[in-house]
Amino acid sequence: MQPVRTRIAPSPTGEPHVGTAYVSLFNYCFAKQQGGEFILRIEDTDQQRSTASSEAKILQSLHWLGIHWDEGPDQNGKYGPYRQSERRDIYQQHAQQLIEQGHAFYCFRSPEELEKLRQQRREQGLNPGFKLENPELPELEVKKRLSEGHPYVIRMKVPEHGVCQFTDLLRGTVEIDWAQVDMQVLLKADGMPTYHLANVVDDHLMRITHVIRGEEWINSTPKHQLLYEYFGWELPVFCHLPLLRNPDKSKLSKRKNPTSILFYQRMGYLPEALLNYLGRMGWSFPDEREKFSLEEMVRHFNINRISLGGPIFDIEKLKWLNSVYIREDLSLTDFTAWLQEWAFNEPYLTQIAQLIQNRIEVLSDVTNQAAFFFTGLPELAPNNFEHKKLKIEDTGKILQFSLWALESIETWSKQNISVILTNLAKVLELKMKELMFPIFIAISGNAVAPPIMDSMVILGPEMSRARLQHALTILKIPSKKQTKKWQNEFEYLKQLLTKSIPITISNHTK
RNA sequence: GUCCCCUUCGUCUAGAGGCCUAGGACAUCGCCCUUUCACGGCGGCAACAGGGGUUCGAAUCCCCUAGGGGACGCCA
Repeated sequence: MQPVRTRIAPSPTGEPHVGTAYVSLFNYCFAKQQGGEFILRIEDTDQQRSTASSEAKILQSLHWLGIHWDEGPDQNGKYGPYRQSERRDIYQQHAQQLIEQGHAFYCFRSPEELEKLRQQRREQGLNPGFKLENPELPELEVKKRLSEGHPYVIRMKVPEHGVCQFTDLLRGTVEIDWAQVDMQVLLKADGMPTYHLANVVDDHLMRITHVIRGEEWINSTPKHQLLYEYFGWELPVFCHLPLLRNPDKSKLSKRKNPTSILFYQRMGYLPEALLNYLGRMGWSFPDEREKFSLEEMVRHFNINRISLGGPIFDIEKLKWLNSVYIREDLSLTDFTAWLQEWAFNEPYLTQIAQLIQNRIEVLSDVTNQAAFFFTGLPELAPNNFEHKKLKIEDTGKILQFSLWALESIETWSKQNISVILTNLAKVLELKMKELMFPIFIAISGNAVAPPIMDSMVILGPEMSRARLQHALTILKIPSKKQTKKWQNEFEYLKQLLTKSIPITISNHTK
């Protein structure tokens, strides 16, 4: 019997997501419960959006939570490298093999052509994914185009008729019509594999026995299973976990909720509490206890106890659980140490001291000036944002645009924040003073505070972004209509920004 | 639009045909403890989405409907 091996395969684009921690936790518990191994693999095949800083943050925050892996980019193992960008040749060879065996083909279609095909299929009431009866060019033509250096992708062939059946550990047999499955791109024009190829190849080469992942992958499982068959490999067990949800039941997203693990860290949640809370999402301890350690969860883990309804990530209950940990698990000494580490450490205090030294008369003024450095999200009401020159829509726009731009910033520095905000003022044709007002309130919650850009640097990216987002929530902005309306202006801002600082902005208004 | 998954209190969940008058936790409300607040204790409100079957018996099995979510990218 082979040893159980599971993995988490995050892509390093953006902030470390609680959903990643969630799926990691279940993979970890499943493997460890059976004396198996848990692997971390970085899926950085999207060269546009993957960043080293994001990867570092993911590793750091999972470790912070207490989830450790047996093999990974920072942990040698015999199936490495564990970063997909370093495995390019492997995927190319495998793609080539599929071509030779007639399971895949070269595709030279332009984005415009593909868009047209999608449109047609939609009009026919079909699933719009790429699918044609004869997708291949004649061999000679293919050779010609390849030798001429035309850009191409490699797509997999997929049966046109019949039904694909696969087994999900929790759901049993799932049936999907092959007609619904598109001819997935396996190798992109830049020579990098897509998720589907890289994932299957790596899971096999890394001896993954159980693929435990989010529910959003169910529909592409037929493709994965088919690839295993093409390669003649033994199938892993597939298991799809329910998706964490926002309070409105949509898939948990940073637009509606703080989703960065770093945010929860910055807010002062204890890692044990957060992990425990995630363990209560869709899973329950056999004796129904609410509080348990990772070690206890591992010992009593039974994957069949997972319930399939997507659980809402309820911050109120998380807070309660955290309070239990603070009360019951920390000695006074521990607790004091946590406080110090959290925000009463010398480096943090020094930064704040620097800002307020000239602004206070007696030491006790510190709270008037600097309390917001020690709060979570400030208490705000819509009327806090009233301003004689700014309409409510302007305020919303300022907050939303700065949030969008600030989200994509790679290095959190005063310099970069300043570039973003001055460009934003230009785009919105506002005086700097006017532009800063809503940001000031959102960040400090107060009209009296030290310089706001410096404050944002000290508060850090997670807390600053969370406060802007929080302000937008308070103001109930933006509506879908507004988001659409703002798109052009934001495109313009993007252009200005990409010229001046390193930034990776994805399409927010999609 | 096409397909897939899901459905127990507001929220997280227990429940594998009789133990269910559906249990626990968060939130909420009330009372007690208490110089305040918190903690703690006690209690209240509150759910099997609807309709058909199967069965002596259904929250539990099957079917339909409805609702929710997801997928449909050279993103993962």
